[in-house]
Amino acid sequence: MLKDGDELKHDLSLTSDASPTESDVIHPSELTEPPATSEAPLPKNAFSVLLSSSKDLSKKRPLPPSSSTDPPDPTKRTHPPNWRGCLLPYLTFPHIYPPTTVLRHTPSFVTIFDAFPKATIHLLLLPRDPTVNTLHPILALNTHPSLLSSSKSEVQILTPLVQKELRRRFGHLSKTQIAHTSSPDTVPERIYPLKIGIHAHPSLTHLHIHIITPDMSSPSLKHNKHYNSFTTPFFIPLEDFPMAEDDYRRKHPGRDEESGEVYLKGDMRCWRCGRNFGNKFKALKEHLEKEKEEWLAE
Amino acid sequence: MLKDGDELKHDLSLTSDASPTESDVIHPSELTEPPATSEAPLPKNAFSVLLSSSKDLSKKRPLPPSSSTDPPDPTKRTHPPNWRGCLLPYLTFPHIYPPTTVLRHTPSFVTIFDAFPKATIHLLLLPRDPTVNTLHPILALNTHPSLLSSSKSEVQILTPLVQKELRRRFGHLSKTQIAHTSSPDTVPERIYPLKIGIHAHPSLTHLHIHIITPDMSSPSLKHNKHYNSFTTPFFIPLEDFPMAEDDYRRKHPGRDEESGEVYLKGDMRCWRCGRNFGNKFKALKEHLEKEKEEWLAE
DNA sequence: GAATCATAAC
DNA sequence: GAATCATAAC
Ligand SMILES: Nc1ncnc2c1ncn2[C@@H]1O[C@H](COP(=O)(O)O)[C@@H](O)[C@H]1O
Ligand SMILES: Nc1ncnc2c1ncn2[C@@H]1O[C@H](COP(=O)(O)O)[C@@H](O)[C@H]1O
Ligand SMILES: [Zn+2]
Ligand SMILES: [Zn+2]
Repeated sequence: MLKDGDELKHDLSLTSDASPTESDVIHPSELTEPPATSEAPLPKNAFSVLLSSSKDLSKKRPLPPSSSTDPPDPTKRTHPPNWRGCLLPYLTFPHIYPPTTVLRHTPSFVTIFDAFPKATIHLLLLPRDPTVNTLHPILALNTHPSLLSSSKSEVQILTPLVQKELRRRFGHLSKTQIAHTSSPDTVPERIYPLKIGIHAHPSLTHLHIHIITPDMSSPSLKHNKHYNSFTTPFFIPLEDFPMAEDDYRRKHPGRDEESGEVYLKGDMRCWRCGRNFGNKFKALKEHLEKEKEEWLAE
Repeated sequence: MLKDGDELKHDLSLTSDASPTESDVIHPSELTEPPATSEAPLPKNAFSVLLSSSKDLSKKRPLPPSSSTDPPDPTKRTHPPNWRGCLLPYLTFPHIYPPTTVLRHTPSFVTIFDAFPKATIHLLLLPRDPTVNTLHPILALNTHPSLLSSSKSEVQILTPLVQKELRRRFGHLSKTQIAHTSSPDTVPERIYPLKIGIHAHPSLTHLHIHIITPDMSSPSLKHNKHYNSFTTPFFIPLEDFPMAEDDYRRKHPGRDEESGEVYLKGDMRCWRCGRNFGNKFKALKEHLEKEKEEWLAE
């Protein structure tokens, strides 16, 4: 798991091999969503669709500008049976989506807000190179060093944006961040841990790297497989690539195979205190809300 | 459907045949939950558990004071297989529950907050007379005039409490209520409609009369049968009692019989605009959020 | 009634 | 992947 604050961190201006397009950057003026204890009413900035699916909150995922040539909203059930390819429109036409859907795009990457976020912040980093982005992610990241290094570089641009957004929304609840505000010279800013990695057996075709807060507290988290896909070895941190030659995960056990299914169907354990909830999903959800609150207060 | 503002309305002090116990009345000082555009953080008053199930929001339904002789929390899965009798503890020991669970109790009635509210406000009025409160509600209300009249009287106590709570939480969003605030002498206060009645075939043994706002917007509303049970003739308004001798509903068609199941399994139509959503439950939910907002703004 | 689990069809 | 529907077991 790649935590923010690692040694890879460097300045935003040094990162991109091509200038981000106009809508790539989150302007401070866009960050108008007020800090919230619970959820705030209608947010307006690029980090606004963070919690819960648009469907759950009736904050409809903004549609691309309507025109007969536009691709369909990838969220709507309008273009199955090709649902496995539903990330393709973001890769092909990133510019037509509002910043509440596409956070940032460069010639090499598109970063979107997950349409069914499984935690408070949940982004998907999509590599655009069509020669590698439909390979199995374990294979792709193990055998294409340039993909791996450019992905890690892009992550180093994204994590500070996420940190900033978390501090803006929740910093006032954080003991550390409050101490920092009082004594900026002696107390460093809070650094929130992030989980960054892939699923051992993704359902969607196009390579996507999850960037997600660890709280697992979101209305779109609806069953045990959702939870376990981020909290067991089914989740493979980006920092684990390239894998050792004998890493057992190179077999990329998937949900169709015994070893992958075992993770998804196993007992659920709290990410924070380790408590085993067995298959009691509702009880876990309730517990996760409390854990989130305590975690934010750290 | 019994709407507030009907001719039965009269003063609270005239209603009860026995003085409510100490915790029966909502004291204005308890109404500390701030008016909310979305949901407010941790409310404290008797009208606090209104929206969504405790499980959904991690606002745990308060347990009765723990002691070996206390009844179990009716919400917990601790005392099946007798789940059909889960309302009994409220009837037997109303005083042990906090006012966030039991809103009010008299010798004749206990009024609770529905543990899985299907709308913004959802109360259950429970008649306590054991000689009638386990009869089928259609039979009981048709054949026991004193049960019917006392229930209607208790409703006349409860509806002003609900009106007050709705105005407190949402009045600032209401065109009518805002106009009233500006011109109290010429514009009357907003009266929110309430649905008051029973299910044609209840699942729980003890007679309960639903008092519910019409919005059907709540996390605990989870499938089409939930929705249709309040928006089709499966829902029988209290004001329809006593029924005409030839009222077809005297047959009390239930979910086990064709006629009742037909209502629950039929297409879902928006309570406000009539739009038919077929079996598209998620689309309906999204729509209901918007309708609630517009409705509150009236 | 709620909740977990499985199954089509998209 | 999401969503609708059905089914035990409480
Ligand atoms: N149309 C969509 N737009 C954006 N994200 C999506 C869409 N459909 C599914 N997702 C997300 O994509 C991820 C796919 O999961 P996985 O293939 O297991 O890595 C999940 O987190 C989904 O919530
Ligand atoms: N333990 C409980 N405490 C309070 N309300 C409950 C409990 N269990 C179920 N309910 C509610 O009781 C109602 C029973 O529905 P019905 O029998 O169809 O009228 C539903 O609205 C449930 O949400
Ligand atoms: Zn925990
Ligand atoms: Zn409507």
